[in-house]
Amino acid sequence: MIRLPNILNGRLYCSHPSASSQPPNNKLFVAGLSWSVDEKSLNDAFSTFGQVTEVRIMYDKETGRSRGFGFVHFSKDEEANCAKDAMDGKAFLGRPLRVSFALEKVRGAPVVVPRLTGVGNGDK
DNA sequence: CTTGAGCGT
Repeated sequence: MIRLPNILNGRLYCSHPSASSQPPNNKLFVAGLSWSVDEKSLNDAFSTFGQVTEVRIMYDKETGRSRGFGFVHFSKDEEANCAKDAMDGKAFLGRPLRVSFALEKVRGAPVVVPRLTGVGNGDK
């Protein structure tokens, strides 16, 4: 029987004010996953510590298998810090889990291209 | 029946 901590009670049992080297983002980088782990498994595992808003696992576009790492978005940064401090270093599906804060890596983000309106010689 | 550090469209 799985006993879930009453996190919805507004009281996180893992609210440890541990000083983080990096600014706690609500985005967590989860690695060390097994090649058989799916998003729903991580969602169920990380939703135990907080409100998971997004779970993305990177899969290979050639073989279709999981790359072994993914990303978990939380509703609050404190929940992410809690889940990180709780699941980091722990074993998940037979493999040691490695959780850390995700970097601000965005490739598909639409960069605002400054349109040269009236700049320079708009004539001709 | 494959591998094992990492940072995403």
